[in-house]
Amino acid sequence: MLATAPAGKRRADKATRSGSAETLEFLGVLWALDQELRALSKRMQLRLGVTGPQRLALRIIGRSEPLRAGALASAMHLHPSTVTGVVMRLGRAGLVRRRRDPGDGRRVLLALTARGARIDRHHRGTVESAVSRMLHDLPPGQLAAAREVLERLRHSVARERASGASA
Amino acid sequence: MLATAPAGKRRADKATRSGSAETLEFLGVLWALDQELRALSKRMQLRLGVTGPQRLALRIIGRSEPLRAGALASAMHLHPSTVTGVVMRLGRAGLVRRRRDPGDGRRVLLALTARGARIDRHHRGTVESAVSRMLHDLPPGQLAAAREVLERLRHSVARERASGASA
DNA sequence: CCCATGTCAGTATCACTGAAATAA
DNA sequence: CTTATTTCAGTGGTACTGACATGG
Repeated sequence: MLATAPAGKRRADKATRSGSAETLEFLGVLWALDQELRALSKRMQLRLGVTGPQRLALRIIGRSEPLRAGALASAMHLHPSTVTGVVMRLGRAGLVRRRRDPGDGRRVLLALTARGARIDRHHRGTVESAVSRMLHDLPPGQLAAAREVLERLRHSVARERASGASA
Repeated sequence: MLATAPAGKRRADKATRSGSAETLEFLGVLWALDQELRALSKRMQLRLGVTGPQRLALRIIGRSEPLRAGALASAMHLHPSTVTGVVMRLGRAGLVRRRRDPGDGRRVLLALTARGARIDRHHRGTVESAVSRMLHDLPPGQLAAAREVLERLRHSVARERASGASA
């Protein structure tokens, strides 16, 4: 596009880089997705008793039980203190059991209770279910592309964040 | 799919529908993206004085000034009471001006102040900038596909939320 | 009186920073 | 004493529900 006269408008150069309508629309969709995720998360809390992040925590714990609190924080890309709160709520709900590591008293080991394991297996009405359905509705061969889009987006946002730190 | 021989495992049938490793990985990336968005939003607040949602509000208001509060809520897919809070913070920061609609006293019209307009134009270090960069780094022709992935995802999450309401 | 628009009060989760407790 | 791990206290933004005030 604009191959013949690429520099037709000087300001188009700048606009294309940061202010195009495409970008703005994409931005809108991105925040809308974010909003939908939160909304579904809230509904999950009403119907399942756990939010989206909470269920993700259950899922990760269930995968490699018992799991250290720090490992969970790292897997969820969260600050340890944030995980403390999430686990506290899950513990209060009787979904996660906490015990100190016998070998290293500083550490805390997390494991699912029976009820926690049940929710781990319960997919109806979850974000995971939505993702699963979306992946199945995707034209064949598009799965890798879909994932790459999300990864690129995440990487780009992460880069923007890091660049701000130094500059 | 899986017609020839890939269906080596029977349990793959159920797993594919709701518990496959692919889905779980995708879910992880999705929440990671969500987390990055929040993190960048927080950094924006430190460097620009506005969060991600707040800047999106500025952007939308700047697009069609003056804008009713309800229209902003609708454009951002938020509850009116949520917008009240966002606009209150923007107003307190001197970025948005509020006045009652002369023609209809129930309505509130929003407009940018000079400082608000400056932030509207300032893209460095924003989510928009990250999105813009990502779109530009995308292989040509992938833009539409990228957008469709996000739309599909949003639609699927929205559908899951709605289905929960009735069932 | 009824409906629309917006705000306010109350609630909850998420997520951070910084400080403290505990154990290696 | 130093380091690692986790928790606690405090802060702030997002976003809802439900109640309310105000205006058409």
